[in-house]
Amino acid sequence: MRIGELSKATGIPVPTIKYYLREGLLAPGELTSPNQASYGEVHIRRLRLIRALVDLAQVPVAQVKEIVESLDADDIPLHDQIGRAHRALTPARKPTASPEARAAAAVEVDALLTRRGWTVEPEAPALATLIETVAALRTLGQDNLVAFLDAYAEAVERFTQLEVEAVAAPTRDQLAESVVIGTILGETLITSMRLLAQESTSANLWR
Amino acid sequence: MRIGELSKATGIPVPTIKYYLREGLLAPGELTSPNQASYGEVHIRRLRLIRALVDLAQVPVAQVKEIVESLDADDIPLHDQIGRAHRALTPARKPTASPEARAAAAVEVDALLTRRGWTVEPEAPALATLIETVAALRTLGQDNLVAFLDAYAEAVERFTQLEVEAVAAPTRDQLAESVVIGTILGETLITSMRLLAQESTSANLWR
DNA sequence: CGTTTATGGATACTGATACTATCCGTCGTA
DNA sequence: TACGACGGATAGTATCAGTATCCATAAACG
Repeated sequence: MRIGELSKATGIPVPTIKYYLREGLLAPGELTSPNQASYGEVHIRRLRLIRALVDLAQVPVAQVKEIVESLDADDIPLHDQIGRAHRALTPARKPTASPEARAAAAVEVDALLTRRGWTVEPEAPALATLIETVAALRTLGQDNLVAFLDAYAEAVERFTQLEVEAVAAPTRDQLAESVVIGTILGETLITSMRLLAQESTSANLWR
Repeated sequence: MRIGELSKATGIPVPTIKYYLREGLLAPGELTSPNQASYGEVHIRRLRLIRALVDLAQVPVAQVKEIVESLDADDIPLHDQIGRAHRALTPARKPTASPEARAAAAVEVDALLTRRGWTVEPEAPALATLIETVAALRTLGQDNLVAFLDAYAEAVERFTQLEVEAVAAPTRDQLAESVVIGTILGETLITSMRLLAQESTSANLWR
């Protein structure tokens, strides 16, 4: 398959495919001559993944690169592969909260993790985001929401349990891909469902 | 309070505040003379909200504008206010799936909504995203995840229920603000918690 | 009372991101 | 053997989220 056919097969313009190649999101095709390469099913598959992440899940291209790199690094433990993908998914956010608010939130979050028995490394980027969010909620006067942290955590555990049950991939490669897709598209799924459920509830309560 | 003090009170640089004023995210201060304005508590509060949405929840500035506009439009029903905010939160996504895949997913999602008894308008942007996501999951070969749609929906209902319980605001204005903050920061909360729960689970299973 | 600093308002510039477009020399096919 | 497609490189574009600069005026300080 040449690049034109790859483009037709995926609906992605040739210049965009070239861009993904340049950025290292897509492995180069096998060169059959100095200026002729051939692409296969793998490339179609990968492009579909890229598009889902970029268009649907709005993951920045640089992050998609890290994610596919972690997928291709099948020589490291699965847990580390997932860790790499997780790191790519949590953007570095400018600190919003005051140091005091953050410190208080950190204590609170720490207690939550202990209660739930979640063992995470202290440098996990998602941890910083959670702390920052709790601090922001308090600063914005939404203490009532913070009071439900444990209930939130319980519902979140349900998702994670579902996703573990859902991954039933035959090979190690496919397992990793399954987990990563589940993590990312699962979030889009949850977000859109949540909006719909809210709309329905809001219609019942306030209209 | 003048703009310099506002800047000091919030930690936001003066040029950035001016930018938010230009973009209409922040109401202008009361003019005491042709080139002197005074700002109050409302402005501090609003800036904190803007920063939480922009920095923490990564909502684009244009969308934040629509959200604060919907908050200020307290002359329309609460349900419509929330609808406006919801619309601002669902970015227009380029269609990813093939027409056939989308049509199949649409049927599936429709059945789900009926089963759950969710009543949403057919033009809800989140609906399109959900359909697109289901189609993408199928195209990417993640049918096993799609099989858990109902379980996902159930867990999502749990969140919505929590959030309804959590909003206990005295006034109509504060109710709207509470719902909007809950919707947006609640998502950041869920996302970061989910990542942490996954990391913990992944450590237990695969390390 | 004069000088320095801050302010509101307008306009211009910047850096990052995600593509698009163009060019060039080569290659495969008709 | 002509002609469009290709690989590879470089340059250009649009959008976004601020920053920076300028101006005339107002406030604060000595």
